[in-house]
Amino acid sequence: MAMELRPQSQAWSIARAMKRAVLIADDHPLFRDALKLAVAQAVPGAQIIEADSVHSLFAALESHPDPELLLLDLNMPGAQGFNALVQARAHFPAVPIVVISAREDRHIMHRALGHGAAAFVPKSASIDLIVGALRTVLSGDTWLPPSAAQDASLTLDEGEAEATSRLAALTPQQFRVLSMLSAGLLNKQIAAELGVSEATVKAHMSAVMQKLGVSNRTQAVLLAQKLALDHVTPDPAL
Amino acid sequence: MAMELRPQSQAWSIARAMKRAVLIADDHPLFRDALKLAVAQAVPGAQIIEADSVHSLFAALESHPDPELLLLDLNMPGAQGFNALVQARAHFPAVPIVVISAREDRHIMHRALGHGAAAFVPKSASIDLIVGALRTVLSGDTWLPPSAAQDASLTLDEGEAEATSRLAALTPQQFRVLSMLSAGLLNKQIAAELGVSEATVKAHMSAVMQKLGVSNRTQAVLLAQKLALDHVTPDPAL
DNA sequence: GCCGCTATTCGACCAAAGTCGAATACTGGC
DNA sequence: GCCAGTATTCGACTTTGGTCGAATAGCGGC
Repeated sequence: MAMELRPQSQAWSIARAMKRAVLIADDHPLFRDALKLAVAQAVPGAQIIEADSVHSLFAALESHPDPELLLLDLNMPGAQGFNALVQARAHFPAVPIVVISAREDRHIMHRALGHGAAAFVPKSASIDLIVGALRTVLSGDTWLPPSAAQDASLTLDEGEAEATSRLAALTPQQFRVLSMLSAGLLNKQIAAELGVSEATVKAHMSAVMQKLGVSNRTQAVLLAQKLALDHVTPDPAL
Repeated sequence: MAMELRPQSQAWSIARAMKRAVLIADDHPLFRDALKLAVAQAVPGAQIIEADSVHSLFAALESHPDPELLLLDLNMPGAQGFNALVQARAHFPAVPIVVISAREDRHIMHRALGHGAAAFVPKSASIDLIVGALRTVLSGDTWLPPSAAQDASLTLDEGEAEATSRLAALTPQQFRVLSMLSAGLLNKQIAAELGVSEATVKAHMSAVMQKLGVSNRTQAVLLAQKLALDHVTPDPAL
């Protein structure tokens, strides 16, 4: 594939033929701006692509399938819990993902790493801290805030790990269908939203249920809920 | 408004004349025994009634509708989250409920009190501590372990409070139907379990959905999940 | 007792969900 | 180029879900 390089996109790094992209997915414009500053420092000259919803995030990933980094807010329109993270990891395993969230509990951070995030950055973090995190991730390591020591208890509980691996098997369209189902929509409404026939939605629904190992939509939402930010954990046995 | 005062002290003293009951609901027989010791100390001569599931708990409440105290484990067969607590409070508002759980996070404790519990006792507590908690509750106060100061932030988040008041309006049978729905069962299976026709289950389901303000079973499940032990909270706005 | 209220039950009817088989299109591997 | 596998789409048919109207039973108030 021959490349015609636009002179304008000529980077100072000759070794890197194309300018690499960094995706920032956050529904808060102001916060995206702040993140852009951090990215500019950590990855000089990066092409920054923005998304403000799960939908636009995956659209961006389609057109730029191999970004250098993805900064992902856990709480965007269309996202429930670790849903988008799991899906992104499943379809773009090569992309390191830095999870951004206003939540700061250690449990959430460890679950994020358990779901394949390369780092977890609280929204309260300083620019310098974020830059440090991005650089650490770009060098191939994982990163957590100093407050949350990167201890051993990184294992997800059994039900959540199970749910994750099953959800990772969904195709993009199936994933969208499940997301809308988890919002309580009817097949008819999902069909209208996606611009396809109701029969198609039903076919996707059948595929989703089969991949999740359940037999009706109620059980499907129950399983999807296990990836919610706070999920149902059984009372630990005494 | 004009008062027809029902002299509560009188009712109380009359009731005191008979042996009062204390209900212990926990699916762990050994732990029930330990709780019995505590109850015997805090309420000498109390008649102790045991339940090992949500179903048997409400059966016991039917036959002893006015116990002096209810000790309720959050994690019994048939219970999901604060479900049983909310239902018990709604139908037997006069009964003070002491919630028992292996979970110890402050958040859970405050949510329990927010749902109308009189006290929250961690399973790790000593007998003496439990006895103290029971006595405090019997004197009309609420109680939390010393580790979780009884601070002001007792308010449930909006969605959960809404869900609670709606769930409190359900009749016992409707509550059972919703519980089984939340376990992913079909109407047909629920009907078999309850020993009624499928048409009856559908009628209950319609009533449940109307009371919850939703239009299909998927949304009903989603709403019921808000009372899960760990529930989905929106990322706090920055 | 009598009345109104609610909980529970059910059958018949219409709407939504789910299954099956199949067509089209795209992507890698040979 | 050709083939195999998969993603996406759809229509026809069966099963499940949900509404409506209605009957029965129990409970508390007057």
